[in-house]
Amino acid sequence: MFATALEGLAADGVIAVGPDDLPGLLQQVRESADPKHGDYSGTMAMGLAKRAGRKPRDLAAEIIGRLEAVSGYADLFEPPGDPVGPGFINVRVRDQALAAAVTAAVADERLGVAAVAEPRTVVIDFSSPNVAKPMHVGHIRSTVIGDALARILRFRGHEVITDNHLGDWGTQFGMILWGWKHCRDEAAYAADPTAELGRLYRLVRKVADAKPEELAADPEAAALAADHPEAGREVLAETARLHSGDAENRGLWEQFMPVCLAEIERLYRRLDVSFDHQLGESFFQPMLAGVVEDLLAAGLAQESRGAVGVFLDGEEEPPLLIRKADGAFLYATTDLATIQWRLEHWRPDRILYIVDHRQGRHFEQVFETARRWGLGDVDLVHVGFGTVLGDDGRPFKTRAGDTVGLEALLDEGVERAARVVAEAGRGEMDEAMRRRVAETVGIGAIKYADLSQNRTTDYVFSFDKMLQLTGNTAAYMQYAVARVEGICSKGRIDREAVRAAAGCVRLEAAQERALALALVRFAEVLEDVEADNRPNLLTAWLYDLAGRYSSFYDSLPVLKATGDACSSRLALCDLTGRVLRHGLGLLGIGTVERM
RNA sequence: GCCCCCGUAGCUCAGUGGAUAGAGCGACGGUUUCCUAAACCGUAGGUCGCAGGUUCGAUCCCUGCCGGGGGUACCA
Repeated sequence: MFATALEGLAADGVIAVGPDDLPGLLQQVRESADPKHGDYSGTMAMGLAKRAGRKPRDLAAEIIGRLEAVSGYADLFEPPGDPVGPGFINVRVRDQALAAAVTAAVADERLGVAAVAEPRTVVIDFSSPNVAKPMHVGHIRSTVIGDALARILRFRGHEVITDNHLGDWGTQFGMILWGWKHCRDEAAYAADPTAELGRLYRLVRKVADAKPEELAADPEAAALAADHPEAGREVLAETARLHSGDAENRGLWEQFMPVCLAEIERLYRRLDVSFDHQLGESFFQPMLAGVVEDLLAAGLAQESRGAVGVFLDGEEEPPLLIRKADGAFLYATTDLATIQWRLEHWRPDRILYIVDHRQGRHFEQVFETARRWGLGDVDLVHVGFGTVLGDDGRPFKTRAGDTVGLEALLDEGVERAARVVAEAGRGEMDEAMRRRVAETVGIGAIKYADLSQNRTTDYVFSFDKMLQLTGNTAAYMQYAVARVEGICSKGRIDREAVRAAAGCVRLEAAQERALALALVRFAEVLEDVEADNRPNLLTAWLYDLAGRYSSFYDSLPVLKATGDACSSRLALCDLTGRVLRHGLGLLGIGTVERM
């Protein structure tokens, strides 16, 4: 909030240059790298001096002089000193102003975060697993990032519509259908249908792909492949029969769908992820022929080599194919129909697609086609993310060729957390509490490990790193929250009374001041997250905030402080706990009272 | 071939046109009569792939090169 104020002040006539230059120059207010340089630094004098033909330090001195004279400046900031170095303008927030900001946030249910002035309707398309496949670690990124962005944008005041665009109509069903007809285990299906369908999928995929190294590792698949050399083609035929309305396959699809959905629902519940809609590919199936007809009629699409495609960059560049030579529709066709449907029914200002960056080109083409098609004025954004890699630098797979199941990952995370709970000697916790802590901490660690990465870069998957519970992990923030709760319960503190008395906030120790400076940045961090759709900016700030709290906690007593210091520090604890809890909540990560 | 992304500490990764490039893990050393040690404090460790260019200032922007990954007409 202080950076914004400073920019505002500078805009009020401090910098006398051409108005075109102002926005760029105002960006040049930043947090100081080192506390000894004050809280915020202005770097505009250096760049400006060149153009004005003056010495940077002289110009900086002049800016400082004018800044002080602007009304409102003195309420928020200490008088700036002389320019430093080549012409830095270093500014320090007045302790009183900082304390007042903390006081205001303590009293505010929204913790000092105002809702946006112009709310938008934003559709977020994320997770989108193929329902016939078991979910694996590769699914976690889209699911977790999309969920976090949805929560953050909602909190910022936007109208958010989440939609899980399920893959419920593709080749994977052909595999299950083929498997069902050739090698089903009725007893296993009766006992645990999802497990049996999962087994069929994994088995048939190997048979259909017929990769020698995979078959070598799986005798059952190898035997089937030997008996059915045409399995790959037959799988596609099963898919085609489903699409053409074949009664048997359609019936099986209707039988399998609830089973598949129940499977992924269980994972979503455990991850605490929910959707407003789950309109899968099958939902848009009836519209696809119309999409192709429209695009042909509009002259955007044309036939080529028997297929129909939209040629966006001339005949030489690969087109966006919307109908195959055999008449089947494609991924792109469904995506176009989906955009059309969403615009008509939801009228969004923005649609975010949380999808692996390898599909960047696909989305470029789909978006460009949608624009030329005249679907409407909407921001279509591919929020791409990097691939999860294995130790070998290739997309993640275990040695056997399978990826690690998402459920197994969650189980392992919870189990490791349970072990730490036991080791930590939390003897006073009952069994139910221990389980709840383990679940919250274990799942939180996994989500945080993903969210704290820059989403655009690939990352190497590591069980140990993902399930780590010390250092820069969710547990670190959860632990800080538990410490706040510990203070309040041990001291029998009435939180409401603390908030009512928060006018007494005093920031005397360096640790208190550092904590307060981080606390008042919540709003701008969320703004930055939205601007680039980057949740890792929020994790980085939360980690910084929790770190400042840990230093504060270790060096300054709260309950044993006397008089004003006690109530002031209680207010800081209360706000820190709430901000951390809420911030983690925006990431879809829970907290516990004790751990 | 063309297009996109990446190359930062032993490992995994942040980061930014600005003042001594950061964190975690790992290593080494310290902290518990005191509100939770899942913590805190400290030490060691870097020619930010290489070479040019733009700039008052480049790890960041531009060009070239080297290395890795991905995409590239009928999968999603």
